[in-house]
Amino acid sequence: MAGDCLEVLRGFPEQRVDLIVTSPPYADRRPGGISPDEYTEWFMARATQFARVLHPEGSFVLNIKENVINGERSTYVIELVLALRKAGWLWTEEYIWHKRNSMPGRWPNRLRDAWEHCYHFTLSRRFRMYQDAVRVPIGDWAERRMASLSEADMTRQSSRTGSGVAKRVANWAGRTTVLPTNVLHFATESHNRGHHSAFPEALPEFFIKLFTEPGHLVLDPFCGTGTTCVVADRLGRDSVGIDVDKAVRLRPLPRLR
Amino acid sequence: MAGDCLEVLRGFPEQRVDLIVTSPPYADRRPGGISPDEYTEWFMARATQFARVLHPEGSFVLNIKENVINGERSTYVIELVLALRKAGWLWTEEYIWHKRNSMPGRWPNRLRDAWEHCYHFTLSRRFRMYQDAVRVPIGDWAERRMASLSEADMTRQSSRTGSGVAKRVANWAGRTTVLPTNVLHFATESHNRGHHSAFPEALPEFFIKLFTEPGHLVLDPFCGTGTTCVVADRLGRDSVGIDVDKAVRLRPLPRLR
DNA sequence: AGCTCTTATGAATCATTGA
DNA sequence: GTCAATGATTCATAAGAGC
Repeated sequence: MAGDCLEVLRGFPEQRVDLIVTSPPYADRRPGGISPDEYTEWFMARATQFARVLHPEGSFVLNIKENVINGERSTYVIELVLALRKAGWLWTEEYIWHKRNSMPGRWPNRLRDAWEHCYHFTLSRRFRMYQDAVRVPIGDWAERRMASLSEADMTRQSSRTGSGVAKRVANWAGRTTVLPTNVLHFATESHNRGHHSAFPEALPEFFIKLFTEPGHLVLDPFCGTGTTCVVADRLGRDSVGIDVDKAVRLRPLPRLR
Repeated sequence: MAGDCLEVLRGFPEQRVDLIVTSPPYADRRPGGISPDEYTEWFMARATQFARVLHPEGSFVLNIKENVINGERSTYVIELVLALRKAGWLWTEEYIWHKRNSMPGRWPNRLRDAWEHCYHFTLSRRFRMYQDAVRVPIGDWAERRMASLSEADMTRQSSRTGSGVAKRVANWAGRTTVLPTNVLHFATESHNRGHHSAFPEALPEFFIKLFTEPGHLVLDPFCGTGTTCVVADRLGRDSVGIDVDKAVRLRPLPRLR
């Protein structure tokens, strides 16, 4: 749906959404952007609506990263976490998205930035979670793990503990799947032309599988080009995407009120 | 040196330390521990001494992770970041330590925890950093790419002058290493007896290489079994370790005052 | 299909230049 | 003086082309 989610969500019924997963706009001093100073206030107004439309056992996943302002990591992200908690959200967990292919570059005071936050907030301590849905086949996991760290990484930084890998392979014998950790290794997707998606499909896919079942309703209040909705649809979930520029809804939404 | 670093550091001269790298005790409600509520106050008293003994162009690396209290990630860590910044420390960067082999286990409301913060604070925007000391082997993609530099590679940066081409070729010819990112993949070391493994040697090693030169002085104010000092010694740096239980200094400290 | 090789580009950051 | 725009730096991935 097109518009500011602050307004659009007012027309939504309570407790109807099972999962909110989104990557909001970053703070930005430029005209048209939200300044770091007013970011928390801006976000919390919308978070009030998020809390209203979210099911009591639902989850809210916030993908964000503090950018550098005047040589420092800005603090509006952690200030937002404190504000959300003060407003009653439970800061249940923090997942790390490790971006395997991060932007290159060299600066005198920092290395390449290769990760982003994925904060997990809930409204109650008893929330829905389907861990078995994100199990990874052992072979696949091992391969992906190897690939994600790349042979280089393995040799790079584990000369001392090189035996670790082989030892673990031995431990895997007999098992077929394992649960992943709270560190997610996904490459950013670069669609060679046209619209860039904020995050790769694998990211919303992981959280949709982890926190919803087929038929549940997924909301992305800052959906951009609609990656979250595309993934939700593919996984058999209903979805609503809201963006000031664009509207995304792939399936007719059943009995929204 | 044995004792509380708050007391011990009072006897230290100003600006003598080139790098502080440490993993402080976590907040803990149990008797003898620092409670989450008073953690920031407890830490900041010591951070005042850190700022006093640290060289103006030195670095302070804080390895920490918020533990779960009553089902939520506790907030004392990010409150500490805000407090440090308020006290004048610059929050320059945040590195993520990805623990390749995290503790097994399964909980109903979260996946296995496999990462920790490594906050990087400085006293000035111009600080010492030796990036070339932490270079890692290049990924295998490079060989193919080296075979023939793409046209875009050569023209992308300076379509106008054309001089960029030669510069670029020179930069890449024969390159075998690249700079790492701010995500560090180290396995935890399990010293099979007694002591809980603080951090693996690779972790302080990375930051000691990145922020100091041989002969510099490294301080770990919560040194535990002294991993930081052992690594510093191996890398040719002087070091001082302080712990309430134990004293660690491997080399005689030259002209400490 | 499967493989190799080529090419574009991604929520980046800093220093410098220009308004 | 501040603030905006431009240039320089650099790595990993997937799409696409070619065989």
